[in-house]
Amino acid sequence: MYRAMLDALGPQGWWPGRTRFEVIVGAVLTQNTSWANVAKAIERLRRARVLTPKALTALPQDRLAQLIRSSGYYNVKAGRVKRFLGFLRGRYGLNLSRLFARQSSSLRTELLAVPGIGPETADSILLYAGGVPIFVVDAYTRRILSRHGLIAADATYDTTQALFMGALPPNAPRYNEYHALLVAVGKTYCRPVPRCSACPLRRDLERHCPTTARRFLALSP
DNA sequence: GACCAGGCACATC
DNA sequence: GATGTGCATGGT
Repeated sequence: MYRAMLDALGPQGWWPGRTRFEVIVGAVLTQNTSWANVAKAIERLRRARVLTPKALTALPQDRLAQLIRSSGYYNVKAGRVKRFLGFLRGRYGLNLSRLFARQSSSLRTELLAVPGIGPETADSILLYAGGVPIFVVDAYTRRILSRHGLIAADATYDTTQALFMGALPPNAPRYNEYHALLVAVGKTYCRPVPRCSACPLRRDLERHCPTTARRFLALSP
């Protein structure tokens, strides 16, 4: 799959961030949000010259929220960025080099303990900001793998991650490119199952109208 | 106007 | 443990 995607689409050049800190902020802002909306927010932060740990720490949370408005959930996300900064200041003196000097497994545990940082955000930070060979799983990854019958439709994050990491040697550049390619393919070729307009609850076709769902999936590359 | 987007936390049963 | 819900903007 990796070779097929790379041959078809070429290298994706992820993560689209200039600094490690920018990658971390972007990882929070892109939670359940399209990157285009995040990019606008990042640009506003850059123009405001607050895209450093020290400057963002000094920025009031409501001001931060307004700057990242375009990325959606801005009050929630401003709080999450602030919680991360509180963690970074309290344990590492706002120093990212000190943060990433830690052993990666304990660092992952620490990141997951920060409210607002879940598995995907933690792993994105580790891989794309820290260069740690850990595979990032997202909605596209699961959708593509389940459509190919490689995982169950309700497979967990950890199960999906273990499938990749059990089959591939730990290689950060490869994990980086692989995940980026899955996202690129997913955006274009692996769309969500449409809602069932005939169903009064408008639930997932897969659950309520399995026959129609199978027909859709059969047409979905 | 509905749907979707590179999640996560929390309430409820 | 499973399921539902709030958070919110901007593009298609």
